[in-house]
Amino acid sequence: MPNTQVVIIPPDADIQSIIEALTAKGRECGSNGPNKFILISSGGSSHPTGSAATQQTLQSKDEMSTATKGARAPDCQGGEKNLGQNPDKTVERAVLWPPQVNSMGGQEQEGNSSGEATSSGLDNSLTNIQWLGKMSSDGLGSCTVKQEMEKENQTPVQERIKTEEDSIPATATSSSLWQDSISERPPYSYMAMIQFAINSTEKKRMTLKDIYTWIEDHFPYFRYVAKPGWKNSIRHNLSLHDMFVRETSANGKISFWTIHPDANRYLTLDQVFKPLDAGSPTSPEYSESQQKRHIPELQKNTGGNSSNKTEPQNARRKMKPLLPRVSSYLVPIQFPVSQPLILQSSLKVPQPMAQGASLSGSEALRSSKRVRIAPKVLPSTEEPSSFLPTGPVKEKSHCDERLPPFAPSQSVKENNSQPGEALASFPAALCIKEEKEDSYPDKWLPSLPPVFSIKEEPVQSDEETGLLLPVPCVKREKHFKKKNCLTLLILA
Amino acid sequence: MPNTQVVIIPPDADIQSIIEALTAKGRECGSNGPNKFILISSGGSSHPTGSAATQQTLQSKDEMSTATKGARAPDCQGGEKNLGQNPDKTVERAVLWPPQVNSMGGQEQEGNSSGEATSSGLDNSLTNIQWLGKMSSDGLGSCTVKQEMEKENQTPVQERIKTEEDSIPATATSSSLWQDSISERPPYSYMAMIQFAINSTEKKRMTLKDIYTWIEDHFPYFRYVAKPGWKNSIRHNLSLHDMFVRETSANGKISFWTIHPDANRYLTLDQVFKPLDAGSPTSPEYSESQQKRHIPELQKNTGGNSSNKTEPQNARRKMKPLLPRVSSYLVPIQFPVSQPLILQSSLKVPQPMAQGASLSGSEALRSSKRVRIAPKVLPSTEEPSSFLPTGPVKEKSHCDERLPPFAPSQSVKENNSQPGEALASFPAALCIKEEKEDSYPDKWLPSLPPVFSIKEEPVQSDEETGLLLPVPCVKREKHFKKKNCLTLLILA
DNA sequence: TGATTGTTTATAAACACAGAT
DNA sequence: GGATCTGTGTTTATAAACAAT
Ligand SMILES: [Mg+2]
Ligand SMILES: [Mg+2]
Repeated sequence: MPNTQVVIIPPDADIQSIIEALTAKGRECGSNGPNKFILISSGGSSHPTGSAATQQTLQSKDEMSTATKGARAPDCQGGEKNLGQNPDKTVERAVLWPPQVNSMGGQEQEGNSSGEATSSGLDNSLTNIQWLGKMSSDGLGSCTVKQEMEKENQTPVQERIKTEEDSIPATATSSSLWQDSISERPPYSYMAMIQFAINSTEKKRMTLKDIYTWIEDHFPYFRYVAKPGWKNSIRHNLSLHDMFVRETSANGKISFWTIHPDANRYLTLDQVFKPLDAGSPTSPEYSESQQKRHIPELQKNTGGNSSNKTEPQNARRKMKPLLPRVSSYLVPIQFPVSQPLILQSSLKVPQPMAQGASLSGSEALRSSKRVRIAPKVLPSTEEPSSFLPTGPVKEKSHCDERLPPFAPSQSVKENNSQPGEALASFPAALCIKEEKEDSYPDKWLPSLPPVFSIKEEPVQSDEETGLLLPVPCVKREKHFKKKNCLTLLILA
Repeated sequence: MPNTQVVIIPPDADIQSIIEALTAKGRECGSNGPNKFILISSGGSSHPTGSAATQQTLQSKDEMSTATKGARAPDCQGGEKNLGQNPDKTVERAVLWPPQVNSMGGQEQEGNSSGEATSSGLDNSLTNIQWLGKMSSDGLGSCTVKQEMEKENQTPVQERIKTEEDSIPATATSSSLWQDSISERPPYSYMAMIQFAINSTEKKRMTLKDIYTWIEDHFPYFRYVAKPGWKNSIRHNLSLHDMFVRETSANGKISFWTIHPDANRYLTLDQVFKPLDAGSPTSPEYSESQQKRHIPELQKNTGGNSSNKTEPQNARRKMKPLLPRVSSYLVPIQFPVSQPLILQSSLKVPQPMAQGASLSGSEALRSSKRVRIAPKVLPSTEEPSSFLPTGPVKEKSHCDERLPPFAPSQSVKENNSQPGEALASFPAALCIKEEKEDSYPDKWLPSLPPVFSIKEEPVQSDEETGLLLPVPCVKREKHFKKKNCLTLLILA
């Protein structure tokens, strides 16, 4: 179906605004844009109805066969006990209208291929794309949605309509908001999203296919606009990072990806949202220190510096500038599962809080359609340890290296912007430490809280007759590379 | 100087063959090729003479300033004590004519920026580009040499003459041999080359700049034809791999890159050469099992498979197919420094031993000008451990995890080609083990032999008043990710 | 045989940071 | 002394080549 676009809307969406948005989009995209729209009302009962079915009409045969075969096929409750303590099973999987914020309370229940139960605790309450509210509104371009699937890494030079960074600097009309949910790439790294996915399940493990599906469900950008290579990147991240450990069911038939307990902060998508009641001065706007990140093209042409003959200006860059590094909303806070409910996770999401808020207009337009690189270590910091008074300290600091077992710790990328900004938004921010490669705590946060303990081997696995083995044989002595980042310790 | 190419020749090169080669090249490249040649005679005294000076004329101003400032500037013996036990200081730094094999015996003495002494032991005797003899002769394309320097990662879309993989399948004339030394990318990964570089020094440490220089000296491909981004890749590898540890001199002024002792196999360039006297049946040709690696383009168009609509055939790939994985010449054998001279390192190099020897002609042409990806783990296998009878074993194997401290061990990429091939070439190959993530020996090969011990702190450092600190504070308990590879243990 | 999954290498890029200019 | 540039270091993203299943 060429020129067709699927728009998923929440049931309570204002129909008038939808019409207006579609009209505006029509003007914006011109004759090249889609002229047929499939409107899907999200919400409702479990997932394989409506939206899922219609989504498949948009997927290529390639992708469809995959989906039908595995993850997205039938209701997939097969053998699932659903150990979740919350009986309320209001499922809301579909993409919400961007400005909307679902009112929480519902648990998510993915129809995953392996029949694994998703965690129904409080670390899993943020189901949908609320992160969009914090995205910049510079999402011009990117008119339509993925329409053909290439062979994964097959150089999708096709007529992927995603307008490239060629003829973009148009007028950033306000109409682009409605489609941000699919056109806007989420500000999280693959590593972060994988953690979100895995930690959304009860047993903190997930098959590759389910990771794909979870990410597509929560970040429709990947389902609709990203190039198929994003799955390659997922696999690459799983293999590359030590924190992701593959375990195999006893019969060796299913591979689950887990997060090494020493590295797992139990990051979940909703944790990246700061509660508004924290009374922090850090809400929407960003300081100039974060805007100083310069667009490389501008920077290069500034001084007539030497040795840059013939300025290859045709360079088609693909990367967007990084998001502001330490902006607190990018910092998922880990609340140890052992002390839940410290703050109701992600109730009121700070509304617009556009990422490029204080960027100059030209800059915002400039960086429009490159692939954003998610901020550095931010969510996963595989080995935070020890800590240190305040501010970015340069050399190693004489600090004890053993943390109180489950003190909520948070890693923040170090930069020279007000450390107080990030700190102020949390109950009791204690120390920041630049964790270079010093402080080699052999086992950081030695073991995991019994709650949600990952390797509860005695607990008979529901669908697979339990008894998982880490693909090799996890000796549980893994050491994780320390990253250059600040660790923000919240002790209260 | 457009249309100019530097050709470095050994002093004993046959002038007649040079003329013929240049003439043949002229025919091969046509009017697009270089029409001016700078012939540089290599060899001779220490390095900043002749070749180095002329090399600079080829470098851009940008690069020149750098070079002049640091590494390649004056003789740079500043403060160097030259602790090498071998008084013979015959320096041979320049590139040799490809088929030539220097007759060993000379030690290399880099004019490195930090004034570090290069190792003059036997693990450093292979100075130049003897690896070329084992490269495939499919190096068509790549007519000329780097002529302008971009800003490192500045998308060198310039008129870098390196003929791309567009109009290549010409006749693989035999004339390309003469320039292989610079046009042919070495078959080693960046990780391997970095190890070669670092291990070529006496103290097993090297500054970044010296690593650049060492690689350029020994693999002129990087000096002359590689895109400037190769230095980015070097830095990327240094950071990425845990085995590379940065240490800082006491005053904090100089950063040295070292190899973590638990991971260092003391690989050197000459070790990748198998002595011919080992009486192995593995010499030049490869079994068909290694040729089965298919060219992707061919593979894609074979079966009229489904779901591949609109075949984006314009895909400009940049990667060459991998080299044969376990071909023994790619497997640098580590000979523990404590038992040197087990075999005279790299005397007679197996001459042609073209990598693509048994490839069909069309295939060899096809894969001509993409960037070759070096075989997987091969040289560095950051944590080999335990072992196992023979052949590729699937699941974990009950094997003891502690190795005899300095038994020469070698990691080989596991594949299903005759394990005996690689084994036969070594004195007593004992066991092969697929080292998945099992067998987590806390400290594999616990400490290092006193000989060439890296952290001889009491030994007053020559130029820097010694006392190095690993940039953070190395606790020496690093664990290295085990790769999926076979460990070949040579116990004899 | 073909697709999926997993591992590893290569390359580009964004950015932090320190020292030099 | 401050702004700027450059080299170095770290991290993320993407493509690719394979291997194994
Ligand atoms: Mg992993
Ligand atoms: Mg490193």
